[in-house]
Amino acid sequence: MSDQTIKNMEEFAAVSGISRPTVSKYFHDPNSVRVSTREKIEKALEQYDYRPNIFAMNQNRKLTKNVGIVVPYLADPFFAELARNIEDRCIAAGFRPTLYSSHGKQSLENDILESLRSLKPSGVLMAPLGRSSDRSVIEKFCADVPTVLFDSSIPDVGASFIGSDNPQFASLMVEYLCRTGEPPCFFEMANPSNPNANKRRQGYIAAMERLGHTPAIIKVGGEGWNFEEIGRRGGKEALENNAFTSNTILCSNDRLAIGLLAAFYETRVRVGRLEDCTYRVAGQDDHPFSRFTCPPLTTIAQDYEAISIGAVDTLLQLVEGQDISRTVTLCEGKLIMRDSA
Amino acid sequence: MSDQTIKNMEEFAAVSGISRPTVSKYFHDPNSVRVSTREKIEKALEQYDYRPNIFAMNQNRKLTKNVGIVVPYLADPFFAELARNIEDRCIAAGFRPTLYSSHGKQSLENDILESLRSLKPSGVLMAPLGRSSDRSVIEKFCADVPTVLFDSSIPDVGASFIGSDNPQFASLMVEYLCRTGEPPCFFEMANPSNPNANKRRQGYIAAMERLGHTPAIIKVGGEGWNFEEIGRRGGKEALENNAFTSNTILCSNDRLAIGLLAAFYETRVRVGRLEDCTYRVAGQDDHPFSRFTCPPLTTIAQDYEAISIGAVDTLLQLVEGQDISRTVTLCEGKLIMRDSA
DNA sequence: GAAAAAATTTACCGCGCGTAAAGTTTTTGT
DNA sequence: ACAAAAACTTTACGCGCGGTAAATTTTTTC
Repeated sequence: MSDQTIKNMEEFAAVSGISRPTVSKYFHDPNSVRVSTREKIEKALEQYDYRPNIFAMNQNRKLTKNVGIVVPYLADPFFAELARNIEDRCIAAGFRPTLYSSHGKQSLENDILESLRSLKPSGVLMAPLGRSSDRSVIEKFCADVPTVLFDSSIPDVGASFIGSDNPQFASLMVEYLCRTGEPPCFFEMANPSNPNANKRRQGYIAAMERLGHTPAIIKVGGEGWNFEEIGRRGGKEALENNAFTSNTILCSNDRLAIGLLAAFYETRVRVGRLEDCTYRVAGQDDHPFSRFTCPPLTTIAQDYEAISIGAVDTLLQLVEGQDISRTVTLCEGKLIMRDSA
Repeated sequence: MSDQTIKNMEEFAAVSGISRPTVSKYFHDPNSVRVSTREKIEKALEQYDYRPNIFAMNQNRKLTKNVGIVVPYLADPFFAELARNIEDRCIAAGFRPTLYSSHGKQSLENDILESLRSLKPSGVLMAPLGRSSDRSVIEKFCADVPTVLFDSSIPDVGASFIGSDNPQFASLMVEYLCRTGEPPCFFEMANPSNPNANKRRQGYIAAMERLGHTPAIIKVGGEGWNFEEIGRRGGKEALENNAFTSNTILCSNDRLAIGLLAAFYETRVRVGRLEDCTYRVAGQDDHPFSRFTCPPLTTIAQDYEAISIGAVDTLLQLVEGQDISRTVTLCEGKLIMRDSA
């Protein structure tokens, strides 16, 4: 490694004995130059440790190698995991992903899109806030930048959508619960911020009716993204008011279920499928922590892999100019049987 | 809003009736121009929706407005929360934070620093992996870019460090536990990836000896960042082998405690400070989920606020050229009494 | 109302790289 | 071995903005 410092591509081209345009071509795609010249460049690269100025590179390029990843709430390990998967795949595909979290706030979501615009990303992968998203802002953004939505759908917005088949989630769980015990009631937030919640409720109702049972829904108040606390408080109230119409409770999502389990524990009500338990509780998502609740939570696993692979693949197709029509992909969930139901 | 599209500052200057250099000045500091011209520019800004090309801006500037935030493992809600705090503060200070997660891997941590270099950030806030960090790489990076380390210290590396007073954490908890019941044994990973673990162990030992008790440490095997599972498996084994020398267990961190609680639940051992409980369990960190464990976890709260404020403030001072000597700030923890101990 | 101070304009160069066109060298195929 | 194709080099220009010095205008000061 020489100590001479290389300022720009011009100088680097000089020391490697290759012309600057060819060097430029090399950095664009190492396989686009002759092997002999590639070797020369790479030999120089080892000696001089030069790398192209990323700002100068992106200045004239219409499509940068940047990719934006936007999730609604990164402090939710579910999104953190998903983001991690997606990030890895983007890097593997030769892109530079940048991760953003809307922190549950519409204003931040809008700001992120604004700032993303100026990064000229070749594409964006976005899980919108949902109910509290500013539809028109997202719509405009998607019109300008190839964007794949995931997790939460916004009808007709984005180049494509990939998420979970939420009605199937609820249906799968209802069938299991009915097969093994009392038909469940449904526990959810009164004003869910996530549109998936509605589809899960509908899936629950449909499955119950199909099996000849009467649906029963317990709604709990509360705003924001602190689902566990909402589930805990709501669960306690529901218990006090005898609001649970069944000994089996299907929660709209795992985080709500985690809170509910805490409420049951507090009130010394035992949960599980054993004989000495008075309630069964099930969740949906297979949240990273649901393995460690007490009892471990029976739930429906989201297909992280399928969603992340699907989202990134779709975006790559878009970026490579394949003008595909808007597709909606829904991934099936898998029943994860643990001790809570 | 006019539909005419503005390509560059030249054109924008034209439509706003101001010369380009003055417009440039405005974008750097709106208060550096006369109010009348500022109004003109802002009026045009509303009409034409122009924003300077960020790549062209950063090309000639040595210090951009970029700030990097690096955490070791974003799927850990503790780091997600911390990152969220720090992000907000950076934005408030007029910077553009970019969030990176090393995902527990040294290679990724190194890659992130590489890629951060080319972003020419004016500063970086970094929580290193710890034991598995490549010290020399981080050291070199810190020599080139103003970097404030947080959470995990690497001795003498970085412009400053801010984290928790880990010995104080353990000490505080030991005192409380001894005051209210049996002196605790200490539950930790055999090869903790985080250097804080060592300081907590030392703090535990010191506090025990100061109070006239004999320290007892239970080490469990396991690699990686899946602490809950390590705690659960290790806890079960320890229970089977009668390894717990006390009915009170202080865990090295909350995630380990969460796993341990799951192990206890599985084996139907009741945990808490009530009479019918056989064990007491305490954690350290006040992990976002520890409020919802069964029973809710007694723990020591990290001072998220103080750490994020301190880290960002220190970095801002550095960036603004104040050549301060390396400082080490340790934030005290607060006892959070819940039901587990 | 003139002098001083401040803000703006004009004019020009530099940054590091992308890219296109035209000419040169090397490789490929028969 | 030779022509065609492919890869490379040279030349030249543009991208959008930063920065500066000198000239000009506007505002402030007394």
